[in-house]
Parts: sequence; structure tokens; C-alpha cells
Amino acid sequence: MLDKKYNFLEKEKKWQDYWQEKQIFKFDKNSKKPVYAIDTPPPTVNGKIHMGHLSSYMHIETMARHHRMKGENVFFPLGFDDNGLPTERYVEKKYNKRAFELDREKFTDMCLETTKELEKEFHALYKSAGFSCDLDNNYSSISKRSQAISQKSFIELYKKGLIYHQEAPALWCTECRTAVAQSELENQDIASTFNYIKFFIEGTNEYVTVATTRPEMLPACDCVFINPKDEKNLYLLGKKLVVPYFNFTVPVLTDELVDLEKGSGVVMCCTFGDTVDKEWQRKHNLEIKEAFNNAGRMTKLAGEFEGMKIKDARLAIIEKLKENDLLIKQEELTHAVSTHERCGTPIEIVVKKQWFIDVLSHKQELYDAGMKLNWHPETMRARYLNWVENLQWNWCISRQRYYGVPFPVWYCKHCGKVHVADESELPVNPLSKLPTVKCECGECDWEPEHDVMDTWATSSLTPQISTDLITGKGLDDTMIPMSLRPNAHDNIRVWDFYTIVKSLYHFGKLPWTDLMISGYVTSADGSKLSKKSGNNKNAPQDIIAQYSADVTRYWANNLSLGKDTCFSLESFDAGKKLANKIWNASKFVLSFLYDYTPRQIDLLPMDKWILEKYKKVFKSFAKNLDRYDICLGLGEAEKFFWDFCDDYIELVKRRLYNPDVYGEKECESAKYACYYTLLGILKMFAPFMPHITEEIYQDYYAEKENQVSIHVSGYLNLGEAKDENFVKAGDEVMQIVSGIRQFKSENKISLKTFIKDLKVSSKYKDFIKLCEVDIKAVGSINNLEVEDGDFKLEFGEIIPDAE
RNA sequence: GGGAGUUUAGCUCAGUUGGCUAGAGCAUCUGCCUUACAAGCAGAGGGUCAUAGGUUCGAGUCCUAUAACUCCCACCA
Repeated sequence: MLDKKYNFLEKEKKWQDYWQEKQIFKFDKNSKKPVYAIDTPPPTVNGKIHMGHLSSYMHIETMARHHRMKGENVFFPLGFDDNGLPTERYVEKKYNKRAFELDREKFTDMCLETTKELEKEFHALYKSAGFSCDLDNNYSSISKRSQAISQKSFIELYKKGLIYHQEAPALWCTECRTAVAQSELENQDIASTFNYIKFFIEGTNEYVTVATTRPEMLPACDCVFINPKDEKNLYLLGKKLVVPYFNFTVPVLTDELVDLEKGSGVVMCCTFGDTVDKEWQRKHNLEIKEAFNNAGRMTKLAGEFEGMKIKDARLAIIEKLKENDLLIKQEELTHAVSTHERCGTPIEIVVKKQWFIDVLSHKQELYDAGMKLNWHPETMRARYLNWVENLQWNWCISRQRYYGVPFPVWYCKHCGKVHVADESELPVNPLSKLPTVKCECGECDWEPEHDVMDTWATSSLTPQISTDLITGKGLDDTMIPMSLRPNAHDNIRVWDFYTIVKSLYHFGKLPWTDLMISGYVTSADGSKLSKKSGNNKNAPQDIIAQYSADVTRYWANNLSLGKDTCFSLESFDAGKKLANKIWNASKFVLSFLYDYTPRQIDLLPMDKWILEKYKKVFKSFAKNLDRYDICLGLGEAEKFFWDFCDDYIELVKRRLYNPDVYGEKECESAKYACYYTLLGILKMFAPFMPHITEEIYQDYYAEKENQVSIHVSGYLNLGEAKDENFVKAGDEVMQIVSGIRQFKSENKISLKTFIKDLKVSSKYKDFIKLCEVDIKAVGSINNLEVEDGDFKLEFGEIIPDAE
């Protein structure tokens, strides 16, 4: 028997423990069932999960449980992305220490310890949310196994010539003191000044005006460009200009990229103020001058400004220009500046030897991959394609950091040749073990690579890392493509893109068939929730404790895929109501079924009608979920359930209560329909509200159906709906009931107040006649007369209630 | 500048390949303690589906233009 009230705190915990104990969600290696493999997003371990992450995981959950209910062998691993810069930054903040101030090993230990703590919290949260990941199949991106796979990927791509080591301009963060990739950039509007300064023509008193936002780059000035079509400035060609204040001369060159409209049409080129400078340096083979170092401090080149921070030097230099009458005017402006997403520091371009994965020469293949994948929602395809089209940098995978997967690489100190590790020795830390083989040059003196890999160089291998848990084959494509890659839209250009790159480069295959892209949950003011910013008032664990995991899941699954939504507690009320209703309706229906075992009998029309309706609804429900139209599927199940309660149960409850008045057979017919309709409904709700449905199922159905859990019991498929007319006729009966209710409401009388006569006109006369008893019972009608015709109700006298 | 999304009831949002009278929750109003549920039930009011054109027998849905808001990318001289 079900409790009078459903205590979710107690029950949810109970079933979570039960599922774990019975290993309900374990992937079955030996099964012949179709595999549904999910490339679970391993959360970056750098803080707390918020409602946005949680909602995204709840979408995944629904799909995992849906496919399990369809009888598929669901592979739903659990992962953590716990290496790399995000974690380092988190640890640096937590201990208020910079990594480069600490011993490398000590810092790594601090990272490992911190991630362990955080992962425990994540685990607890996952469990309390009722996640059905396979706890035995979990991975972490810093584990030895992941490192080995990641290093093997590096070696393979290096040998294929897709990875190269080169001294080339790379995006650089002076705060984190490392190279970063294009995908780690963020735009920020930053207030600045446009400075018009004087470049004197050598040996004259004439000057040209050059506008710049970065006067601190003057010491690194290589030349000045004009547009070859810019007639008013052509006279400058062949002349030398004096760099103001720093007093060295530079040539005047021409290039089509110079914008005639902007500033004075005369541009200074430095190494490197922006991406155009980078282009010009390459194209015109200009000298590379470093005005600042890796930590963002001015170099010797800057003379008296040496040691100053970039920003301070800018102001100091402007002051000097002013003092020396070299500054003509200043204009305030706000412009978008590329900053590092982890710390918000403006990104510089710095030349240093870095490891790159070539993506620019494979743009077309990468684009085609985006065309072949199934995106849910479809509009997200455009975001991917847009990103690929706009790629400008090869993927820089080396980071001048500490906590990450090391490169399996040493350099010969004599000839500089690269030596990569043998695959048999992976994972390897080049710092702790030098090769014993001789270099081709004959020497045996190796320098280990100190850099570590970008965190994405490893997490782009989650399909391989996770399926390795099953196959044990490491970097392998046996289970590739997986069925689903789920993530939020911010990760399309990062995780999705890089995973596609790796899968194509290694196997020439797509990593998955489908992508499910969630939107953001924003706070009430529309700002994005993030682990970094503090707008995290509604912590997931608090919400779950207050509303239950089931209700939270209901909320999440009502969000449209790919769409950003404001977080609001109001929307939890509907879920609360639904859970309450499921409980009460089940309690009521089951109270008639405890001594009942279903057997095939002839059903009364309305009992057949509800089963026919179920067939129709279920078919469409399953179709919607198969298409990742989660909220449509849920909505359908919900609508059907509510109709089942308010219409069907109301209609037959007198038959259930009083078999002596309405007949044993009539009662059994209702029981049969109730048994299967409720079962079907519970199963449809099971992916969304796994706990409450399990509690009800275990109370009654588990034994009857001989199943260990509703979640592996399969959907109730009663076959095709046959007779459309039959459904329509039943609907017309419900319309009569509805008409009776409306009549009573308008007359402000109780629903149980009797009406003497009701005359019904309908084209389903015969069907309605068969339902006479039900209609009279639910409507408290004494006499019912039915005739052929267009739908019409005529009410007779109201019989006052007896005192 | 390139790309995408959004605009539907007072509020938050559904609305699938175009198809009966555009739906739900919340809020408002009316009635009902009906042998599951008052955290309930029954009913009512509330919409020129952003605007203007077009295609079609038929448009919230498709096309064109416009407006407002949001996001992604580029723009750093």
C-alpha cells in the first residue's frame, strides 16, 4: 500500500541506494541489445555545479533512461575533467598562491587533492539528482590511463604530420603566463584612448599623424604602412620616419590591408599589437621585437619603462609624449578586446616555440563533418559551421603550465631534434625519465619538454577514454561513433569541435551520430550563471532538497533545448503538482487492484477507449523523445495523464467502487483498463520522475510484472491504435460529461446534485447508448435519452439536494 | 561587418511535416469539502500570434522587408 503522503526526501534516497545496490544502470558488455552510448560531459573540476549544468545533465538523464526503457544497452559513463588550466586557476585562487611561486610537484599535489574533494561533492550531487550514470565506468582526465591515451594521440598525430612544433606567433595570456587557443578567447568591451601621435620624417620638421591605441608598443615598431592607393600619402614612400620619443627610424611600406578611412591612413606596425601586425610580420618578413616579456612586463627595448606592466607603460608613455609635444590629440573609445576567458586579461601575441595541431588546412573536412552530424536543435549546426569558417589559428596545444598531461617529448641538446616516447612506455613524464637511446646526431643528451598539454587535447578524446573502460583497447574506434554528445552551446566551438578534429584525424570517422545542445540557465536579471561569478544563489543541492530530484528534473525537461531561460522557482510548482497528482491517482487506482490479476476479457467501450488513446499517445511520445523533442514528449504524457485522472477515472470510479450495483464484469473491465493505463503512464513518466514512479511501481507492479525496477522494465507497447472512429466516439462521451459539468457550474450547483433528464443529440448515438451507465453515474443524471443528430445537450429539471 | 536566436494571454512559456474554435502553468473571477487528491475538482474571462507585405483553398507555422531584444564570430592601427 502506498503511504498517504509521498515523502520524497526519504524515498528518493531509498531508490538511489537500491539502484546502486542492484546495479540497475550497469552497462552489459555481453548483451546483444543495441548500444546507446553517451559521451557524458566530464565537468571541469573548478568550482561548484550550478542549475545550468544540472539542467543539462537532466536532459542527458532523460535520454539515457528513455533508451533504457526502449530496451537498449545504455552506456552512460561518468567522467571528470580535472586537469589543466581551469583547475590550476581554481587552486591558485583557493590557496591565494601562484603556481610559478611553488614547487611544481607540490602544486600538482594541491591540484590533485582539491579535485578529489570537489569530485566527492559532484558525486553526491549526481546521486541526489538520481543520475543513472554507470558508477563503475568512470574516468578522470588526469588519470594514468587518460594520460596514456592522450599521449598516444599526440604521438600518432605527430607521426602523421598533423602536429608540429614551431616558433610562431601564438595567443598569450600574461596573467596565466601561457599560450592559449583561439577557442579560449572572450570579447570584452574595454575603455581606451585613441592617440594621435607625431612621426617626424627623418631630417625634416614635417611629421605624419599616426593613430594608435597601444603607444606602449612604440619600442617594438617595425615600420609604418600606407595603402598603395592612398595618393595623399604616397610621397612618404622611400622616406624614413622617426618613432616618437624612442628616436629610432622605421621605413614606410605599403599594404592593401590599410584602411583609408581609419585614423590618418598611416598605421604603425609593431610585433605584435594585434592580429594584423602578425599578418604583416609574416608577409613582409619584419623583424620580431619584443616590447614586453611573458609576464606582461616591459623589456629592455622599452628603455626607461623597463619592468612596467603593459597598462602602466601605456599611460607613462602617453605622459611623455604629451610632455614632448608629440601627442596631437586623444579620443576616448570603447572597443572589443580579446581577453582570456579564465582571467579576463587582454590577450597578447607572443612568439615562442609551441606545439600546434593543424586545423586550418582541414577546414573543409571539418565543415563537412558538421554537415553530417545530427544537431538537436538543428539550428546549432550553424554555430559550428560558423566557427569552422572563421578559424584563424591552428590549435595551439602547449601550455607553459604545470598541472596537465605532459608531452611525451624530449629534445636533443645538440641538434635540437625531437624524440617522442615509445608507445609501450606511456604514460610518461619526460621530466622524470630521460631517453637512453642516442640521437641520430650520435649524442645522448636530452632536454625534456617542460610544457603540458592543453586540457582540451585530452578531453577531446572522451569518446576514446570512456569506451576504453569497456573495450580496454585505449585509443580505439570499436565503439565509435557513439550515439550522443550532449553539452551546452558554449562548448560547440571547443569540446565538440576538438573532439571532431581528433576523431577525424585518428579514424576518419565522426565521433558520434547526434549532438544534443542545451541552453543556458540565466539568473533572473538575464546574466549567465557561471562557476566563476557569484550569482549562484540557488544551489542545486538546496533546490533538490527543497523540491525533490523528480520535480527538479521535471523543471529541467520543460526547458527547450538550446534556448536560454531565466531561472525561476515559479516553474517548479507545476512539477510539484504533477508529482502530487501521480501519487494520489496511483494510490486511488491501485487500491482497487491489489487483489486483481489482469486477464483478457471483453471490455466496455470507455475502457477500450482509454487504452486506444494510450496507444496513440505512447506512439507519439516515443517518437518525440527519439527526436530529442523532450518537452513535447513530456507534455504529451502529462496531458494524457491529466485527462486520465479527470475524465476517465471520474467516469469509471463508481463501477470500481460498487461492483454489486454496476456488475462484476463491468468492474473487472475498468480494472483491466486502469491496470494497463496507469502502468503505461508510470513508464512514460519514469525517465522524467524516476523516484516516484519507482516507488509506485515497486509497491504494486514489480511483483506482478516480475521486474527488478521500472527503469529496465521497458515501455508498455500495446500496439497500433486501430479505430479512429472509436476514439472519436469516446471523446464525444467525454464532451457530454464536460457539458454536464459546465451546466452545473453555471447553475452553481454541486456536481453530485441530480438532474432529472438529459437529452443528447449525437452522431455516435449507438456508442453513447452503450456508455449510458457511466454517463449517468458521473453526471448524476436520472434519465438519459439519446438521439441522432448534431451534438446538442438539453437539460431537464434540477433535483434539489436532500438535507 | 558576418551568422544565429527570440518576439504568442497580465507573467513564464509550449505549439512537430502549413489543417477543425491557438494551448499549459502561474495570476484573476465564479462555484463545489464529489467515498484519491482543497497542495484538490469543475467552470469563466483574458490573444489583431512584434509590424508590413507576399505565397496558399487555408499561415502562429513558409517567403520578403522592418523594428526591438539576446547570443556567437570578426573588428584592437
